[in-house]
Order: sequence, then structure tokens, then C-alpha cells
Amino acid sequence: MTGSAAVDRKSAATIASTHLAQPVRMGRPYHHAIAPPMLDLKTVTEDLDGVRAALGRRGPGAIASLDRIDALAAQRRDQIARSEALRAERNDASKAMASLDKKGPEFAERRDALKRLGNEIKALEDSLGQVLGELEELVMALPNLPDPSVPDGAGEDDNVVLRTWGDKPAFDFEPRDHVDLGTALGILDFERGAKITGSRFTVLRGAGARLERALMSFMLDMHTTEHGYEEMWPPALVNANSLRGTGQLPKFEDDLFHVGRQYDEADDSEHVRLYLSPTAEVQITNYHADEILEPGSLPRRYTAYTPCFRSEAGNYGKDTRGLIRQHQFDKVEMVCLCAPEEGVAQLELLTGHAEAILQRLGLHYRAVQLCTADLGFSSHKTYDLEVWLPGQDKYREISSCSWFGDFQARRARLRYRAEVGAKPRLVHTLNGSGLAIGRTLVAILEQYQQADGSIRVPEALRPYVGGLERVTP
RNA sequence: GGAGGAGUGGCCGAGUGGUUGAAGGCAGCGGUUUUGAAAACCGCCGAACCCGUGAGGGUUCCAGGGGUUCGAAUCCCCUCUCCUCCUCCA
Repeated sequence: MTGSAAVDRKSAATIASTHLAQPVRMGRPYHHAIAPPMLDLKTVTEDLDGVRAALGRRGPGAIASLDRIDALAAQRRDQIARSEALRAERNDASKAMASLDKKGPEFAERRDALKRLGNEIKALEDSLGQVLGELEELVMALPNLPDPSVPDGAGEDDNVVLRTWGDKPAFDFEPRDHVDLGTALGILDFERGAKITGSRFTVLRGAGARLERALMSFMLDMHTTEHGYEEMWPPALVNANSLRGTGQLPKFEDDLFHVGRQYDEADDSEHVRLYLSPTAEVQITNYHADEILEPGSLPRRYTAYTPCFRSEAGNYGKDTRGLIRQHQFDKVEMVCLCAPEEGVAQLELLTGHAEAILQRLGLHYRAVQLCTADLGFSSHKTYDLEVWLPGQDKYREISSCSWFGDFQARRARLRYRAEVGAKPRLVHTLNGSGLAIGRTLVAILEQYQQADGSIRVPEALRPYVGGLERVTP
């Protein structure tokens, strides 16, 4: 994705830091250059076996590049050292030039010698640029290390159910799914959604639209007034840098919709290329990117409603019926930035905030811990909340709450000072859906359906729908 | 979309090719003084990477990228952002 050509004329230290630790991001959000790796290169090289063991739990693919990375890291160190030594030499000699007679023979002689030195440095740094380019590509593609508490597994069947809340609603009739219910009630229009846009797009109508809007307000209100979150309303489009920060790029470009142009090699110009954000995690987590947060400002909790856009590449034929898997859906997201010591506890807290929404709505669900095979690329540890859908006779994911450790913070340069004057440290990031609104609507339709096809409105939601108690045709 | 202007350290702001990571000021931190506070004075006060057990040494960063040059914050090109005017528009 990124060209080593873009950096190979820079100095060794600049290249090194740009690639591997401190991508300067502010003020150039559309630039095609490079974010740092998610795993600290030092960690990888100093504890290669430990990293191999931990990453290997995700499967063999996760560790395939480790030996190559190790070799490249050694080259990197060597070439940086040589390049910097040459630069030091040139700096000294160059300073002396200032006091020489510019017309004299000695000046000309030294200038020619320095020109040769300059070419040598350039060649060395071109080579270093290639090493760093490959290294960065490989390291950026390494997923996060799973937390020791994450169970081993080969697939979602190995996720561990932690607890269930509530009971499956008892029906004295055959429960229908939300597609039948919503279509009959005239509140979900799948056909016209497909007509005006395409498959996996739906029009909500009447009480359906109202419920969607009500759920958004209800969730935001709970998080802001009861759970201590600050509300945000971010842009729906994001740049590539932000997506690298949270880990969607470079590996998962195919999952994203994008607009605009990008780098044009023909004239070395760059143009705007933006992506439709797949989750507010991107906007909100990157909100403080490249900043050093003041002492005492953690933990920070933000919540935001956003539309989310996913191409669902590779999911052809999966969940084609109904609202479950749309190209565009609505979600209220929670994000937490905290000190490293607090990460574990914050995950429990944040998951509880998502659960509180389900409980207030009276929706039966269960909490599961994802196993190594199901753990997301950036995640260190994840709990999913799965709501009961009688129409499918299944539990389906409605929230995913993750602790990322410093993985995202390293990519996005999210740092803080524990106290005034202290060295900056990477924060820990967490986020969770609180909740996916469309799936919440699905759960309400299916769990609250009545024999006559009408839907009882959960009491907590009634103030948001003008006191409406029941949705009828 | 058209025409101009601008982008320097937490903030303001010097600096148009050579001991400038960058004057000066503000803010912040430490100290002197004070019953305490303020004021005054003194000192400290960015980040990252490489080498080193350490002390310490080195390299880089003036929106971002590329180029010219022995040498670039300073010159050239591209991109981004902000401001002003015009145009358009929810």
C-alpha cells in the first residue's frame, strides 16, 4: 500500500520513526505514507519466541512472517547505524565549509568529496527505505497478541458462553422473523431499498423509522446520563490514516467503501480518497490521535451515533434475508481511553454498559468470550453480546466489546502523561457497540411480537416514540 | 468551483541557504524571597530513533511529501489545512 519510494529520500532516523513509531499525522490526514506497526518492533525482535507463541494461538498464518521480520529488523538496525555515522561525518564537514573561501581550490575539492559522501548516504538510505517498506508492510499486518485469558479455539463454536440474562420469551404461537413481521406491518421495505440503492439496503418506514430514531436517542441518553460518556457527532467519512490507526487498514481494504481519488504517481500528486466509516470506533478512537493527553484526563469515555458502511466482501449469500447484515446500518458506539493498568477493569465496565441497554429494553441475551480464532485483528480480548432472535431460533451478535491494549494507541499515537513532566506513555483503548441499532430493532420485533403480528413497544422506549405502546398495521 | 494570503516547539512569535532544535515572550515545573499568596529574580522546560549495562554519544523532526545544493525552516514542485473575497449550496 505504501510506497517505499515515498520515503526513501528521507534520513534514516526519519524513515525509521515514520515507519515504525511516530507517523506524523496531524495536518496531513490524506497522505499515503505510513502508520507504525501495531506490535512494537522491539517487542517482536527482543522476544521473538514469546511473540511467536502468543500469536501462534491465532493460527499459523499469524506467525508466518516473523522470521522475515526478524531478519529485516537486523538489517534495519545495521543500516541505520551506518547511515547515521555517515550523516554525522557530513554534518561536521559541512559546517567547516561555511568558513572556507568559496572561490578557493580547497573549497572545490572538499565540495566534490562531500558530493561523493552525499551519494553514498543516498544509496544507503534508498536501501534502508526498501527494508523499512517491507518491514512495515509485514509488521502492520501482524494481528494483536491475544490476552492470556482468551480461550484457544478453531472457530466461533469454541467461544465461551459466560452468562445469560433473561429468558427466551414464551410464545403460544409460531414466532415469525422480523422480515415477515416488519413487512406485514409496513415498517420495513426491503424491496424498495433494493430498488433505489441495491441489495443489503432497506427503507424503514413509519413506526420503523421512528423506532430506529428512538433507539438512537435512548442509547445515547443512557450512556451520557447514566454511564458517564460524552456524546460526539463525528463525520461519517474518514481518511486512510484513521483506518490504519484502528487497524482496518492496510489488511481489510476490501471490506470498505471508498470515495475520491488517491496518490497519482504520474505527477507525484496526491488527492483526496476517503472511506465510508465501517464503525464510529474509527472516528472516535482517532479523535485524540497524535496527541499527548494531560495528566488526570483518563479514563475518557465517548459515545457517538453514526451510520456504518461495510462492503461485506466475502459474505455473499450470508444473511441475505432481513436487516441483520446491511451495507449501511446505524450504531451507537462507546469508546474508552484509559491508562494501561485500567484496561482489564474497563473492559468489564464497558461491556456492562452495553448490557445495561439490553436489560433496560428487556431483551434476552447472552455474553460470550471470543476464542483466539474469532478474535478481531486488533483485539487483545473481546466479549460479544448475543441477543436472542426467536425468528431465527438463534443468538446473534448485537454488540462486540473489545480491549485493544496499546495496539491501536501505537498505530494512532495516542499517548498520555501519568503526571506533569513524565514521559508520554501509550494509552489503552477499548470500544464496544452500545448497541447496533438495526439488530436491536430486529430483536424487539422478534422478542416482542404478539400473536396478531403486532409489536409491543418496550416500556423504556415509549417516551421516545410519543408514548406508543404497540405497533400495529 | 475561481482569485489571493498563510501554515515554525503547549500557545504567541523571530528567522529568506551555513555553529538554529530553532531568538524573544507567555504558560508549565523547580528554587530564592514571603506568615501565606502575588510580584520579582535564578534555573529547568518537545518528540522519536540508533549505539551504550550506565554515564553518555549520535541522527532526525520548522503542515506532509518530493526536488535543487557540499549544506534547506529558508529556493523549486505537488498535496493537505486554515483565512479573506467571489461563485454555488443543505
